[in-house]
Amino acid sequence: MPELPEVEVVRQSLDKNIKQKKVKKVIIRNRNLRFKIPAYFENFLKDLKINKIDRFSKYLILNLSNKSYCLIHLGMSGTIHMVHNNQKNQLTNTSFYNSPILPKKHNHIEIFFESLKLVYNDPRRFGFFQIIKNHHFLKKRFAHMGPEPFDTKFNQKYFFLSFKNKKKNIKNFLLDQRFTSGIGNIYASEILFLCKIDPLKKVKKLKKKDHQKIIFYSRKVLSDAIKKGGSSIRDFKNTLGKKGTFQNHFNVYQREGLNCKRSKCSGIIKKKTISKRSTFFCNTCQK
DNA sequence: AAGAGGCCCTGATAGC
DNA sequence: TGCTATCAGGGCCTCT
Repeated sequence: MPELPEVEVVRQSLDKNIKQKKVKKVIIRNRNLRFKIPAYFENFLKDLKINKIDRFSKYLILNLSNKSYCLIHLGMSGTIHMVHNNQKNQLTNTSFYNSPILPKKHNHIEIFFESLKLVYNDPRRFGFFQIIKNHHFLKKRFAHMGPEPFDTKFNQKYFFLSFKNKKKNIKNFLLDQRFTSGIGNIYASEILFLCKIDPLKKVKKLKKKDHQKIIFYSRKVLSDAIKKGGSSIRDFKNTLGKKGTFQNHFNVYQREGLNCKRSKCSGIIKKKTISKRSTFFCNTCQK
């Protein structure tokens, strides 16, 4: 599900609701995620304060009061639900446990704060929670990842050097987190549509003008999506269970067979599988 | 060494 | 209705 914009929407919500709050209790319902949640996890988090919530790429980074970090990745189907409780004796109040907004299955982790709890749900279990000891290991954790599109390092010179003599197509490049991090399958298609670039185009054939368009529209698509609360394709919801609306603004994604939205283009949106991922593009204006 | 492909997992949907 | 096959937004590992 979640690419950079969806993770940012979750971050903003966490920032509003759990910043500067102390973890009162942690319950693990199911330790099996991409990485098994270690036995020490609950006790480690207990009584730590969440200083702030950062995000890098598709990762949430909880900054903890003992200088460590809790990394959260939502994988394909992870969601974080927030349940408020204004009653006293929150930790034992039953309404706290049986909220109607919570999914019935696949609730893996519950983190309790004074007046609310977070519930991590993940049917496909591709997501994970990971404790990172200190800043040094955090840097190391992300060392292999390329700059986000918003980063000033994501510039024309970087494109020129990265694309030199490379045989790969631009769609796969945008999805390669070592080149740039945060773009996923939906936004890769949307970005290339706005650039009028064929997703199968080999990167070494791209001109300077193309580089600049990709930089511009990567930033535009991601920031527009954040403003719209992300995209809800299947089941992405923010922490309040609300859906994003950027899916209503897709130009190509899941629009196979429909007319190109560009006013002067008479093209049809096509779907093609590129490296096992579905890719949508206009057969006329993307060259 | 770059690039393609497999795999982790469950659930929704399509086709018979 | 009920079976099976296919596909899904990510990322990491292996193989060539």
